[in-house]
Amino acid sequence: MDLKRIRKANDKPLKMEGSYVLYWMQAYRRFDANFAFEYAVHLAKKFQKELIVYEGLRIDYPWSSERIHTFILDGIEDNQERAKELGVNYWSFVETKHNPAHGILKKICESAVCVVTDDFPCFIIPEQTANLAKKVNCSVFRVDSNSLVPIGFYGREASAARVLRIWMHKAFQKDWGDFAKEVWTKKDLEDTNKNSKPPFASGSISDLDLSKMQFKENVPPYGGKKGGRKEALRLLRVFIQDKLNEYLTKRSNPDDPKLTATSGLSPYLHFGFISVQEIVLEILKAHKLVSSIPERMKNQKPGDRENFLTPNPTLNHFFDELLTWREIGYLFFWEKPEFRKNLSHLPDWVQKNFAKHGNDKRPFLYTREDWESAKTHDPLWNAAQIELVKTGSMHNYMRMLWGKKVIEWSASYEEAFDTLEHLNNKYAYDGRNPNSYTGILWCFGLFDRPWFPERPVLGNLRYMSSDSTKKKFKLNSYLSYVDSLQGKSDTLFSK
DNA sequence: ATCGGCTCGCGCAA
DNA sequence: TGCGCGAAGCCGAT
Repeated sequence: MDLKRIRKANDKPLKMEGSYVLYWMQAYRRFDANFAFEYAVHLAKKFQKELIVYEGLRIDYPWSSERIHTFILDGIEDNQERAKELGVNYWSFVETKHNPAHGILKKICESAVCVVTDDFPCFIIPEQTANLAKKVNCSVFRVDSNSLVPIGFYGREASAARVLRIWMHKAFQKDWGDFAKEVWTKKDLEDTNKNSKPPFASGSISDLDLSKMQFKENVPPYGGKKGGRKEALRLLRVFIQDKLNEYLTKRSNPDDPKLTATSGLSPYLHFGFISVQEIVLEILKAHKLVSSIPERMKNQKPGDRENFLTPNPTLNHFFDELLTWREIGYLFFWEKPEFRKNLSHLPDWVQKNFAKHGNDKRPFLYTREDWESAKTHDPLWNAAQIELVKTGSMHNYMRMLWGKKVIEWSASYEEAFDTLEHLNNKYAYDGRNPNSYTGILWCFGLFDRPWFPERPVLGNLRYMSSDSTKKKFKLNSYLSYVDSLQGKSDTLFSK
């Protein structure tokens, strides 16, 4: 493992009288292909201590809902099963009204030699890790399982995708193959489990009554959506077999949602049910290309997106999305997770536009309630919003249009950002992720460039309109798909 | 259907 | 110092 993957979260010593090494599974909710788990195993063996894996789920995280909760719980069930197979001493804790989470993690840490956790630059994770690192009196390590290249390798922010693409290609030329252990076996983990009992009680997941939980938001799960690692691996197989070959042509077209050739893996990556490494390697295996990479990379011009990694442009295009475009968000927030909170870190040319156009008259003005209940004048915007609310996903082309219009039709840029953050984090399965934020910020010009002509509100930021979208795509099947979602009886829009 | 021009700032070659 | 070029667009000309 590249040591750049490990960052200390405090300067406290190892507590050698402790009885176990603790892996606090916060972001990457899996055992296989997980550098943090791997590092924790390594330390446990090195110190001849027990290994404990703790995965907790509280009720009070921001935008908490039954939708997000069930998705994570599916993952915990898969992890319980996998831990049993591997003989890992895995403690999962699901908070309920009568069994509060407060103080449990700290208590677990009291007997730890050290804590290993996931290094994830978004949502509550940086803050939670820093708080724990302050409170406990042992070392806390953060380990980066975010992507193939350690994010810390880059050392500075990339101003544009084309910059990061070159750096990443160079990294692969130098160091292809820094992979986390793909599949653990029981034998690998021998002697790491002394069956210590957790200092808390946690009931069985099947006994939970989610309808009685006090979530922050009232958002039901989407029927067609299952969480967890098994489902992630199944979707990957389906994608490789049935969709990947058409990725180039059928990705951005919202014509027929059933035929859209996207992987749908984004939420599974977000919760760590599957890793980027596994996706890349499984695709390469399916195309018998695994061993060709190091030799091929030697002859690549760094930054050549078309010819990157494989001789197949469709695969290369998908890899560019999965690697360059995913990683640029993780890098953007890496040292400064707080950059996600507002618009003040956008480039100068954007700031100039906003200074000039901030007081422009908005052609329409909507309130948070209008947005949320899809009550604008624009049927296409409403459809995109309904898709998000009902299914927890939004077509990737519609997502851009959706964001651009909220900017144009809100009283201020800041209000637009807050609306988009709220809607995305509340409803989307893949919200609360670095890429969700860069996706929103792209609508505000991040990683984009100016586009003429200058218009009200947006200035010379890239402009998008529903009329153009209708000309570009046949949207009948998209609109009827969204219609069919609305037909299903539930109470989301009737308050 | 396809094309060029619209604008800015970066990396890199010179 | 200058050149080339870039996630997804738009518009008007051909």
